[in-house]
Amino acid sequence: MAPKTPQWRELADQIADRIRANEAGFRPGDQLPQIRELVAQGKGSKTTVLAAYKALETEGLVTMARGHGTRVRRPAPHQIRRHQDRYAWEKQQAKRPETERMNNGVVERDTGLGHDQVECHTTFNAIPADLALASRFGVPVGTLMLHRNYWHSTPGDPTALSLIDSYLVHEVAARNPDLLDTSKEPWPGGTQHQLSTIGIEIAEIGDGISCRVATQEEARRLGIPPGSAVLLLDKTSVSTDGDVVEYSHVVLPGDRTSIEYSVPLERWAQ
Amino acid sequence: MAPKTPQWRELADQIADRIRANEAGFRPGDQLPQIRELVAQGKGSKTTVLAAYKALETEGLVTMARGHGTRVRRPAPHQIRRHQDRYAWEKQQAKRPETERMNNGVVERDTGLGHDQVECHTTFNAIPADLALASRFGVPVGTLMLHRNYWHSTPGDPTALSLIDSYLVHEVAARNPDLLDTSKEPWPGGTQHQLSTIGIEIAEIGDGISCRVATQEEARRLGIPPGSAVLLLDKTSVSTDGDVVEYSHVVLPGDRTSIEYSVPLERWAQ
DNA sequence: GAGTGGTCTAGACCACTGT
DNA sequence: CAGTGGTCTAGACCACTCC
Repeated sequence: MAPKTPQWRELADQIADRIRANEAGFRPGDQLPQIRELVAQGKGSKTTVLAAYKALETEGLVTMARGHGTRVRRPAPHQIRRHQDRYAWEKQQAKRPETERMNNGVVERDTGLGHDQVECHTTFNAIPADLALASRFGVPVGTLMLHRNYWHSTPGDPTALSLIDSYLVHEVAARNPDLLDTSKEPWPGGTQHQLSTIGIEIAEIGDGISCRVATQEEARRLGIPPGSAVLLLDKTSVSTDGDVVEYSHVVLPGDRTSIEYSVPLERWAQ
Repeated sequence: MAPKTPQWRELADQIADRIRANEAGFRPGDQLPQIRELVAQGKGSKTTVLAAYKALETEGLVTMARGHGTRVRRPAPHQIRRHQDRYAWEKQQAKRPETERMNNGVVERDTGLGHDQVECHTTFNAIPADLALASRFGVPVGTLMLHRNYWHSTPGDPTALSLIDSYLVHEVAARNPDLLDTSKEPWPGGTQHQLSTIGIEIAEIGDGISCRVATQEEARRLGIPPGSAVLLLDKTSVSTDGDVVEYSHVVLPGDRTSIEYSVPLERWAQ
């Protein structure tokens, strides 16, 4: 009846306990015994020891790098995103003068970094809407969409804070030619400001949240352990006319992100 | 000519493509070639082929079971949780007569199942509050808390829909002795009704959402692939007096859950 | 008991990091 | 080039499922 735990699991748990106990040699930044050493100590074959270390890596406790050893991971600073505040703030900012918007993007607000400490990398292209996209926007399949892929980072660090794919109906975006111009990025003031230049006001934003394990590519770009989890955010902006005018798909590092909402409830009748 | 992508990745991608293309022999429920067979075909050693299959399992494309083979997974029905509606509905239900509450729990509402098709398993115990719990509730560390662990399932299927740990201040819960009585579970009407019996009305619920890879235990109990992702929901209920009166930690299967919110925005001044 | 995945070993060789 | 993780092999043996 006792579920037999494999040797690699036992070794991983044993090391995990010592890390959690903050034992000497098992503190953040410390290098753990190398694989060959544990093999020599009879903890198992190379495959077994490696499996244990891999498990700890996926669980976010250690980092592994060729030539650099296996080290205890420094806990990543946790980022809390309060979307209700965030979206309302972004809407207010959109109507502020450019000088104010310049130094206060939503990314700067999230991270507490200055304007010059955030880099934005963007790629634009135009694609026809597939079924999923078309039904989201309520347009015919094949409608030309403006697809913008972007991510933010701090200078000198290739780690992305999030990976974003944003979609607009191309014809709508084209009302302001600057929206199609990559060289104009980063656009001070965010998407809500951009839309305001073509007379669109956002009345409501719908958030859908799910998760899955990161692809190797995502793990590399977000600087998270291979095989760890990412949060997926589907954000749909609806205009005051009731049209879906923007849709973003955001990939967030699971180990350092949480999203918060507050749900007020109506009082019971007295 | 060492390939940049490992052999096991290449094999996994190759099979994944054939599954996504819905090729014959790669449809949901179909048994994939067994490991020994692929080894014989020269796709690699057993370790290599197993690694490829394991990757596909983690990615949710296949299931593996000893003696049963590796099979293409049937896509799990996706469950969308709209918490703003859900919490408001639950609050309304709390004031309805018992006969109505009996057959309409929030779980039945989510799943569309009848009252008799949902089983609830509960464990109660009393524990002293640790620092995290105490600061959440604004009580001194060591305050006695009622801890209830429960999960729901359908009869004959040991798979849990979610894993829930709920906490109440013990002294508060004890005002209604039935709340401490395991034999009274399942309680028709949910937590908001339970709290209403001791004169507490919920004014606001705070949701915090994050994610990580499932533990082996969680994967087993939720019926999700080992190494896949789970959504974590931290739910905090605040009474009309402004006190935190209940806190739940919910583990949800990442491959079949998404959570949705709607954020209305104030209009710009005309 | 046949079928099939899971764990483990011992060792070769590859690929990246940092001195 | 030394250090250290990553991939791969060939094969033994274990554990679970289904007939």
